[in-house]
Amino acid sequence: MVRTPILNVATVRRLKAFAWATDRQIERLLSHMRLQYVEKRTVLFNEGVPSDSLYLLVSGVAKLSLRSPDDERVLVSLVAPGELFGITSLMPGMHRAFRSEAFSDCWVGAVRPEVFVTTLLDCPFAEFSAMMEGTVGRWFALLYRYTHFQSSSLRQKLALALLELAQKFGVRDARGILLILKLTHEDLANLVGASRQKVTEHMKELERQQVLLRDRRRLIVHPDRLRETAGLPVEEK
Amino acid sequence: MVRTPILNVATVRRLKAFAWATDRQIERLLSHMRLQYVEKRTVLFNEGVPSDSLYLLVSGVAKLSLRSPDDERVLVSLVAPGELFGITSLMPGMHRAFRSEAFSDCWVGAVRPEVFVTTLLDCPFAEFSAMMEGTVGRWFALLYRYTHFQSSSLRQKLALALLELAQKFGVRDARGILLILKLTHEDLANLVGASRQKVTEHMKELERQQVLLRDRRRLIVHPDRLRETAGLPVEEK
DNA sequence: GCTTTTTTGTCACCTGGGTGACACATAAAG
DNA sequence: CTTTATGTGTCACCCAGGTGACAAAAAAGC
Repeated sequence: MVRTPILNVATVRRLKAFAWATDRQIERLLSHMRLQYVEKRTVLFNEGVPSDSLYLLVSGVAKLSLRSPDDERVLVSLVAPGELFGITSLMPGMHRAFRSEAFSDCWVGAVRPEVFVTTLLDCPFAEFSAMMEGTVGRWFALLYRYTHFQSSSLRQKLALALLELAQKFGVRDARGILLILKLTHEDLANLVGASRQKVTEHMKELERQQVLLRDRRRLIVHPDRLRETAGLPVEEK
Repeated sequence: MVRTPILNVATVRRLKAFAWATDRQIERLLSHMRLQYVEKRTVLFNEGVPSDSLYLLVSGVAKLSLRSPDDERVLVSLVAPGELFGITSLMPGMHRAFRSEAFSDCWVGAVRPEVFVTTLLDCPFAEFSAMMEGTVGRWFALLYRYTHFQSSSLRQKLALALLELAQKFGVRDARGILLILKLTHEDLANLVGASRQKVTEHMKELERQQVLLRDRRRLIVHPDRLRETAGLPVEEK
């Protein structure tokens, strides 16, 4: 077995975590933190599961990853000592966006997000949480899209982008979801990082496959089929 | 000229903005909000400038974009009515990550972030702000990297990823910045979404160009040269 | 309505990066 | 000190997607 590290105010300061907090706050926080040893390659949480803990990496390196459509693992980020991770737990009812596993042997501290917020901020968790969702929640959706872009084909990227647009700008329609936006192929190309020409080709193709249709310059999309061509599990978020 | 929209509690509710707030809070917030008309294509703020306002899109469509190394515009996101944007203003001293401009004619409400936070959360702005930075700040760095990946070559992506790693895991060394991590080329490949073989090739190439060097299985990088090969303005964040 | 400008559709051609394969080097494990 | 496993370096070959060019179709101006 490995020697358990001592986790006190001095250690936390050295890690440069919670730099803004007072000693009293940190002490109180630490008294609620469960310290655990995580062996290399062990999964701490998986993408998609409910998130009920916030983690502080005390030592070692942690890894955030996600499974891409074609079943490859995308390494999203490596977490350094002193960093907080598992931040989805700060937003109400949000599920884990990434899998987290130990990249090397790690010591990790876990706290309930309510304790974290009320200890460091003295404001009700529910309010803080709603605020987070209303402000940075959208950023999260963006990060989600971009991480999934990694290792997707142009067709999948297009589907992913159109899904996001449908959520934001879509209204229900007899034939599917109508996007109340006049987007040129060039706009779409800039959105997915591709050339206009290839976007045109793929859009034609998607029309042919009935994934979407066009009424003059308005798009009507079929979310389920889009999700399918994006390679997403049918039914999500 | 265009008719100024009425912005009251009912309108805000219809926009589904601040769903968690009380009527009183929204009223108070609105009394501090400057409503402005922004004509299509007008730039509201540019990337890199200090961020001192938070915006609510009341009507129209706004656009977030960034300039890539090779001077193309990457369309990061389209903002729908009811969404908040310009969220960097919630983190202390943070500069705008993206340019924002009107995608169509828009009505936009602007508030000072301090007013926003103290009105809706009743907690000092400085504390909230520090908390945001400590929690979602890292996510932001990720989003930054991924948006810049769009429209970068593999070599640029590698440089970008190594820069991020250097910030997190680097210690100063006589020859540059030493990464205290044993990373395989496969890890790097997963990080930038490329094949192991090509990563090997580019790493060799970067070594040859003295952008980095290897001491056994440890990397020593030269941040300025990395920044250069990443196509970033030399000196940033 | 007609004219001008902006989009769309489709080519043919080029290139960066993916794939598989295999030798070589370096670390772990015994 | 060997053996075995895990990384690294380098091929030759292929393909998705980029580029340029241009005609047809839609919009926007007038």
